[in-house]
Amino acid sequence: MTTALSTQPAFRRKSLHEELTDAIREQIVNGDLAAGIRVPEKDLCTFYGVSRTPLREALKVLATEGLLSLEPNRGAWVSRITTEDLDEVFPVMGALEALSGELACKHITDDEIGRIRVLHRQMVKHYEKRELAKYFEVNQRIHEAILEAARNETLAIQYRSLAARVRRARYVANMTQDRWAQATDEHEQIMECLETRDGERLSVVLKMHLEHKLETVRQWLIDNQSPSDA
Amino acid sequence: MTTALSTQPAFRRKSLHEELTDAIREQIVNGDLAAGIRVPEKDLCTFYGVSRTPLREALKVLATEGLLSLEPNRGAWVSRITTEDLDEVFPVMGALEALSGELACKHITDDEIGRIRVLHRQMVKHYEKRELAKYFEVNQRIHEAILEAARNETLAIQYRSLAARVRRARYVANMTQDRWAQATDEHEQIMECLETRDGERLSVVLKMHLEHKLETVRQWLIDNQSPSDA
DNA sequence: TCCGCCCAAACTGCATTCATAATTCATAAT
DNA sequence: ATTATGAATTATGAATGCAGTTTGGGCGGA
Repeated sequence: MTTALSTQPAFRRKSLHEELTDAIREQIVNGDLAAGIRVPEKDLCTFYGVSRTPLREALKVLATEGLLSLEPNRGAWVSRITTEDLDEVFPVMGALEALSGELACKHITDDEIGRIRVLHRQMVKHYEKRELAKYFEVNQRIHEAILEAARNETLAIQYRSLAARVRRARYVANMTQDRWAQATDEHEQIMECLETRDGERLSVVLKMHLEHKLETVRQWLIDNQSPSDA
Repeated sequence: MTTALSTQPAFRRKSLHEELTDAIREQIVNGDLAAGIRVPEKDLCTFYGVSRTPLREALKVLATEGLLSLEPNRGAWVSRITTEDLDEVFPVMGALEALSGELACKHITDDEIGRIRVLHRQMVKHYEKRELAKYFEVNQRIHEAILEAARNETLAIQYRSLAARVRRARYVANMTQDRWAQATDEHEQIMECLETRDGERLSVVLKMHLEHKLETVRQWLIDNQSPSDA
């Protein structure tokens, strides 16, 4: 068969439940839906203007991702983050991020390193200007770029799933000056490892980086968790 | 409130979609539903005697677990395992299992070590009698016991999810005598590490153990993948 | 005032129904 | 004979309806 059209990479439009999954996930991760609150199906239905069927499918998916908890006949809650959760999730993220560093050093191209270097410089500028939100955003893009360089989609999916669960806490955790300086320094080391393609060292640095981040977030959670919402 | 009964761990009966999820997952993992085949909703509905609504919810969950792939308006397929998949999944499992070894050595009790040792002896006997199926079963229970000893439910869930995806291949991959001997020897080392609580070494051994297993499964897949089902 | 009971309202679980897209098969044209 | 076209069939996407469970409030009794 020969036509005027070459083969397209098969663009498939998302189905409704998938769009809902993404939208609600977004709402949870960025805090629109606060941790711990009940999520009645009807409310979301009217909000999105859809029926319950695709919505319920989305809820099931988000529950397996750990962002919601479902109880039979009792509905859905936005999962609450406890310090116990953090203590569980961060080590796993550490293991995955260490692996991503190792693999990234094997596969990363000079071009990719260059782009990450650009991001890194941006991030340092945001640090110097104490622009926390922008710092976080670029920070996340750097980690995402390393994840992509690892060339392992399974790893990326697993990591992102865990990251989403703790992101709510990570965002808001405003760091002390010391901690911020330390984090920026660690990122300097991350850049060095990438440029020398020292995977072994990078995995160690990333693991430690996350351990420190855990401490920051952990402290924030202890300080800010109102005693009432247990 | 004080009654004669102490609080139970919240005895909730499963809802239909959850039971379906478990049942179909089982069907996929043990090969009842072969990799690559289409899974029409109607067929499963008549098989389980349920309507499409809860079934579809189950399919969505299994898709996020990676056991099914869904295409909008085109239905569900049992995910096919490729060598590329294995090359992605095994390193991630390796990282997770290494972590589980590390954590297990920190938290494991003497009692638990004793029980794993019993399992280990059973496994060695099955090896000596060349009882592959029984060997695999006990093998899996050992790894599961280590995972439990790690005291990290998030880690366990992630690991099991990945393990389920490749289990189909792992089961059938019959090992060479050499490979089998090597695996048994590695398990001997695993026992040593647990008994001495040498988490650092255990994580290395487990990672290597999985790397070797990848080679076995990989080879099997190459040999047995009919060229037609691409 | 406090506790338990009962009933109504609200919500979830599941089945059914309608709508729409994909597939199949027969037919026609080259 | 092969390919393309179009109608019929089948499967999936989404909305609606009904049954069963949970929740919350009012009422009566201790």
